[in-house]
Amino acid sequence: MQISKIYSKEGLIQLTIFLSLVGLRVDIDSYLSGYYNDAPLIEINLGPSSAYIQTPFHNFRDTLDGNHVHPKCPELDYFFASRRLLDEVKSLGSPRFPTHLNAWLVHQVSATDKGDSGPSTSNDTDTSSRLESLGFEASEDGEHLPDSGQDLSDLGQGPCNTGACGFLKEASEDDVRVKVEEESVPVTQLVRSSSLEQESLLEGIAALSDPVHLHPPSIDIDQHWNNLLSLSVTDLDDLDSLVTERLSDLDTDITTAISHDVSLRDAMVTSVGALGVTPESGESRIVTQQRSLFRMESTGSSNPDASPGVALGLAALPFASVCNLTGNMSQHSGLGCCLDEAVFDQINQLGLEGLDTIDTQLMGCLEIIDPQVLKDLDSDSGLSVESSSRGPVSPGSSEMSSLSSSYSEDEGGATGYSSDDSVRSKGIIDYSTAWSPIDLSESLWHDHSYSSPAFFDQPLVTLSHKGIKEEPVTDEESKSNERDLSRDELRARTMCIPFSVLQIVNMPVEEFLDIIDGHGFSPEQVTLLRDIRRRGKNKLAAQNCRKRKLDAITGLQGEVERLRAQRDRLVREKQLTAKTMGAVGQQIKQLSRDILARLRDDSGRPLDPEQFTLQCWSNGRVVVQPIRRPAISSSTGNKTKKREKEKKQ
DNA sequence: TATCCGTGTCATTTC
DNA sequence: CGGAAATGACACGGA
Repeated sequence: MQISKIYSKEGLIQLTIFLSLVGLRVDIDSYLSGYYNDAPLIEINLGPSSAYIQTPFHNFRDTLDGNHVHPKCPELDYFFASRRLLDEVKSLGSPRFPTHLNAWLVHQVSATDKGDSGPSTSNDTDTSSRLESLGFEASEDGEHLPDSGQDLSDLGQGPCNTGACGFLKEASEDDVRVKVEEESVPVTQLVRSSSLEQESLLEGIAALSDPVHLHPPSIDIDQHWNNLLSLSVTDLDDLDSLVTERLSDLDTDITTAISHDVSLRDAMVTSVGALGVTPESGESRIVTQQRSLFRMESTGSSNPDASPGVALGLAALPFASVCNLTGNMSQHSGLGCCLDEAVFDQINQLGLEGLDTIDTQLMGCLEIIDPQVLKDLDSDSGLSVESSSRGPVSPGSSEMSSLSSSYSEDEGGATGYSSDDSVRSKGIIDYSTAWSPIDLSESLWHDHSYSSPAFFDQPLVTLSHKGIKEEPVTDEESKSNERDLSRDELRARTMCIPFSVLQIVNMPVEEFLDIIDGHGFSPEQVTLLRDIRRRGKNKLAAQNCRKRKLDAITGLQGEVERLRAQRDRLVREKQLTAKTMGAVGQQIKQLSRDILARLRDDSGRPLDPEQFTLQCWSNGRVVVQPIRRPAISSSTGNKTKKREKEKKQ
């Protein structure tokens, strides 16, 4: 019988553990007080403009971090259901018992799950003191889970399953402390657990219940980073499977992966542009990416044949490769977070440093180009050049399509053209190695966002994603990649301009003028440079303009709604005020009647309410005054009164 | 196939 | 005066 009671308690404990896991994951106060007070998701309603695409996600995170959890969140249903079950559990036993469990088990999740091997045999004689501190420590542990392994170990040493029993015994022995904890601990736990729970909303219940997920992500990150660095080139074929395998180990980094995915999405670059992928070089492409990632220096130094443009692109090529790799990683696992900093360090260091490294030899290629080719590509060479053409898919750019599709990569990872007679016959020689920085710029170019960090975007994501797959790139993919190139980028390539579009657009005007004047560009090239810069700036200006327009529309819509609500409120207040005034007037009239009825005139008769009224003065005096009738009636009335008085006298 | 929406580009004005 | 920014208008592609 005693044993059955113990098992019953154990079962209740386990059930309560589960309920505490589920039931306290939502801060009900935030639902009741936070949601209806304001609209935290306002930016989500701003429309599908690309300028806002990122904001809903972060807004969502913000709302999770704050008190604005959407009331339709399924966690809420779990909460109410679990609360009902919890009440049933409470009704089964001591009224104190489940409350205590509910209090500390909320943050005992980690320790419980970590000790998943079964009930611990340790007798924690200091569970009460641990309990008092656990409410705070555990919540902090929950917040520091990603980077603190020590805290986890501390948690593991805390009250465990049997510790709960021990605590129950001790709780029954100490009623005073029990009552204090009953009243205070659950509330504080609930509040303090909100942040952890809201994080858990993203991580999922599985992440909480799986002991594997309790490993601090930092450890996993280091481990994965080391594993990645230890990869040899021959192992790179297994990279995809490795990533897939690691994905299962990194489920706890779902949120991290998501956030990095968003951030990295901005930094994605095209593999075609940066690496010169040929349709039939799927496997070597991966090798090149890895090499460019881990052998940045050798990439540049081991290619004596590379044109000076390679030196120009040294800062860009590794970045592009890193972006490619991390972009793919971030879509599969949390590994992207390891590379995130490196990616943006590259971005920050990129700048325009390549501009200083231009070799005059690079300019030599400009003179070799057949002017007819340039004429075909940009017959106007003015502002309205090819405004009616379809860019890469237009007939005029067919040569560029074949040119782009002829990209290949050499041994050292440098990009270059494969032999393409149709191109070379036009006078375009192997200058493509000079396009590494331009590839980067191109990869940075197709973005429709409004801030410079978001320059890294768009087709490059899909291209890099395709790049990591081992399937060979088909012609259609190659063509689609070519279509992803901007027309200006293609023009710049054709004109052999050793600057990226991004560089051309973003460099200071003084530097731009210096480049135009001091690098021996032909007039056509100068015109193209100016056009590229003008179009690029105008594109950004148009994006900003549209964003402002949407902001204005949204703001006006909000203002309309606000004013409409204010008008409705004022109308209701007016009606209520009128109704109140009527009621008060009736009360005053009735009160005046009562008072006048109790007053007596000189003859001892009650005052007629029809003839007298009460006047309240500012000094607080209340005076009975006769009602002033219209002049005639009042005068006649007074006369009759006087006559009556005179008669009486 | 028509329509809507997002985007790029050009022309123009303003700063 | 030239560059940049802002904006209306138009064309184009995708859903």
